[in-house]
Amino acid sequence: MSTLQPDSGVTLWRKVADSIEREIAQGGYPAGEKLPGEVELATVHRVNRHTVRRALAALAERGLVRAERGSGTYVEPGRIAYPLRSRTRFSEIVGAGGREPRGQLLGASREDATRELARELDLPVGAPLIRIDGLRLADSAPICVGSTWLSAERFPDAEELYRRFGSMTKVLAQHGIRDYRRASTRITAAIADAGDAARLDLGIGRPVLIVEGLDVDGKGRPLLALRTRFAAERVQFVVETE
Amino acid sequence: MSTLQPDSGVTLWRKVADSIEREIAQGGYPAGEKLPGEVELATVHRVNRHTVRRALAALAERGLVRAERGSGTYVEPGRIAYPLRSRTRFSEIVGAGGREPRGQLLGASREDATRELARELDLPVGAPLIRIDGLRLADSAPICVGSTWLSAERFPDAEELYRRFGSMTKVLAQHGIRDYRRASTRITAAIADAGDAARLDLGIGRPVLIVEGLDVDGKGRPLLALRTRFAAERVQFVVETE
DNA sequence: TCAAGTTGTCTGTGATATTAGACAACTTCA
DNA sequence: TGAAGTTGTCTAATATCACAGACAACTTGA
Repeated sequence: MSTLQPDSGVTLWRKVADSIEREIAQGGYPAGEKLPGEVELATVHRVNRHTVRRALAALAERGLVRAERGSGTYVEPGRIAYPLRSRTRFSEIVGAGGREPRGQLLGASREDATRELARELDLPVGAPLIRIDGLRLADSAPICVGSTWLSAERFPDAEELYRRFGSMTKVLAQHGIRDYRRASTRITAAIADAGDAARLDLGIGRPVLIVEGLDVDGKGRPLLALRTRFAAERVQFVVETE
Repeated sequence: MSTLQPDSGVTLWRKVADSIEREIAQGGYPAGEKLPGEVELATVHRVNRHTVRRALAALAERGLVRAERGSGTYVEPGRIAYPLRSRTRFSEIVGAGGREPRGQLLGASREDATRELARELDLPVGAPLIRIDGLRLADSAPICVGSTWLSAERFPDAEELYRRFGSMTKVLAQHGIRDYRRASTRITAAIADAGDAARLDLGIGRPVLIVEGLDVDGKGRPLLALRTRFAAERVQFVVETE
């Protein structure tokens, strides 16, 4: 008889990875927490340190943990579930996850409408626009960086208002626009370039989600055009199909 | 960068085994059906024949399939879920699974009560007993073989009645006992000996489940003592704890 | 009886998994 | 600044996985 112990058919490192993932999921190591060192994990799981490293590499690949040389391996916060509905605001989404939403103005400038922006905003090509660049964070983790364009003629004080209130919703409210919604959202992905990497605190080569959105008022007239780049490892878009 | 393709950590043969098991579970191959040959399975799964063999060996180890040299590999019928309650009858259990329950009388004899049987049946040591040996099948698959002892003084015509009706329930009914139940069930396991192997159509060395049971009447008085050996690969006891 | 088709077993080869040890590179903290 | 602790990288040896080919042993059906 062959009598071979019927191996589970799962490699050892995978078992270790699953075990660690289970511990994280059960709250054994909260987000941001440092995992035990590789040597300790190896002894605990009765396995070679290299096998632990393979397991951690797999978890890191999926964004569950992050290794910091010389310091330790840390549990990453779970990805923010980012529902793509017509009326969800960044602050609501992040707040719903029990995290503190923050915004940071990176800069503002005046630009003339390119053909594409003009088409989106239903303005003539070359129309004056205000461009506002901002960074958004959940607690201290950068989530996305992006630009918003709006008509300089209709909202001449947009930059000043945004600096004052730190919220595009309030900028529009100052102009009597109480309701606006997302009309269209297009999503693609790319690899973080040096700029993304710096502002989103990402490694170069990590994926970013690119969102092109258009917000409109209650009557469907275009208000804002957006180009936003999300750190893919910190966010997960949820599309609700009906 | 290491850039190692993040392997799933599951061996190829295990993936193939899971795939075949899924097909069986989804009814692609009904019980008793012959699977495609190893060569065909290998080409279908784009894998070496030896890898398929490893997968089939794992499934055979779990009793899902059975390989017959020179002929093919066949899907084993799923194990009968055999609930251990106080009032379940073999025929009901098998019938509930959509299979045809059958019984076969192997023999009957008179014995004197051993100390153990006497204690169970609440009779004096050496009291005359009738022993009935029977084989039970689901469709044509032997499920269990066992002996039943009952008092020869109380049920002198038990053998004749059992031959006539083929059912212990009806033997008791002829004596006015309309209700009886299982008072205790003890379970252990052993390896099939030559006798088991022959009568249960098992390979020698395969496991058998050994059940020692005592049936009592409505007032708790012992009626039957049973020793039954089940083909473990065809049955699965279900104990309902409350 | 024979041929075709099947599973069982053997040998061999290359890739991967796992272990082991050593050292480099880096962070943290006293 | 230095020591301790951490992750990153390298070499090496062994075991298992997966592939490949050949043949034996057996069943089935003409």
